[in-house]
Amino acid sequence: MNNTVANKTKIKSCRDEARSTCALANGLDLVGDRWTLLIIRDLMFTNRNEFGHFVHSGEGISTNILTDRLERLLQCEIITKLPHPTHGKKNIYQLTDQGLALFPVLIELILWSYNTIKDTFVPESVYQMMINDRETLYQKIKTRQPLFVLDL
Amino acid sequence: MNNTVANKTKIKSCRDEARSTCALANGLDLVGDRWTLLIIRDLMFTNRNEFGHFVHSGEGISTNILTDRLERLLQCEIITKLPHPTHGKKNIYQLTDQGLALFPVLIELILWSYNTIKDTFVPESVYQMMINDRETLYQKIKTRQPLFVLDL
DNA sequence: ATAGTTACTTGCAAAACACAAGTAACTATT
DNA sequence: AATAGTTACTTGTGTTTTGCAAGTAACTAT
Repeated sequence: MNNTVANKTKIKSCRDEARSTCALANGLDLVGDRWTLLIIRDLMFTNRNEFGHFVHSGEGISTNILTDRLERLLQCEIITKLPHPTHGKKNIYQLTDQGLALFPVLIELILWSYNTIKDTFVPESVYQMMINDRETLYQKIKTRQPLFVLDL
Repeated sequence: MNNTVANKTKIKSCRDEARSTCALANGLDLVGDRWTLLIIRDLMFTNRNEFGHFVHSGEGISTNILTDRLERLLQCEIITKLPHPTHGKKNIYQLTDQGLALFPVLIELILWSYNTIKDTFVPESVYQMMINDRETLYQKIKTRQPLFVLDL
């Protein structure tokens, strides 16, 4: 048995039925689509944390898809949703520890994509830290300091 | 400019039009779906390398989807396709260097999934190497030694 | 009181997917 | 040489997901 990590603290697979017990297959059921990791990218690397921020982040996600993905991520406890301190209609989304743990996945996928696909870019400041000082980058992200403060 | 890696050696984004120049978004357009990385998992960790192997690998991919994904991966030069040495109808699929470079992405996603999602598993032998000796694991994979020889 | 913002929901067309069945080329069996 | 089986697909059909545009209720700013 390799099941050395306590199962209690883990989430359920969030699909009605998992297609297999393969860790990868289950992971892909959660984050294996074209939008989910982009939302997590915004939460991890930038100060975007509201519904409208994601809509206007430039990738062009439509609002019904965004609603669906946020709902799924909430159910799986990859993100949390808190009421905005001053604006009554808004909510603030944040990565949970399980969401923050996606850091290495994002880093590796970003690097692979950048190294492999033509005409793709990574913000210079993030790229330098990914290459030269990934540990510091991870610490910043774990303490929820956005690397990239955008005027939203 | 962070574009320090020669663009010449890179693949085109393989979509009719990329939605953005974000490396992550482009990467997700290639491998951000529920099947592609499972095919690559088989190619990387097991001796499955024929069409029929993927069909019967247990996840239940249907043949039209498999055909489509293999075609996409071929176009993007993540895999190659060679005629089978003895069986005239079969082909052998193999990861290219760009496909092999997905190793860290797969490892991190497998670990995240296993640590995060209940009742998921990773073959013991692979798990031990992922944790204790990832470098040796990577060398084995780069030299295309399957870790996991299955009776197919 | 009014206009604008925000986070959604709804409706509809298009695309992707799942499933079953079919097919042409090849291989193995007799 | 004939037949049966295998293999890698393709095709057809129904269902699900997605994309896009428009709408809406609650809230905020003027």
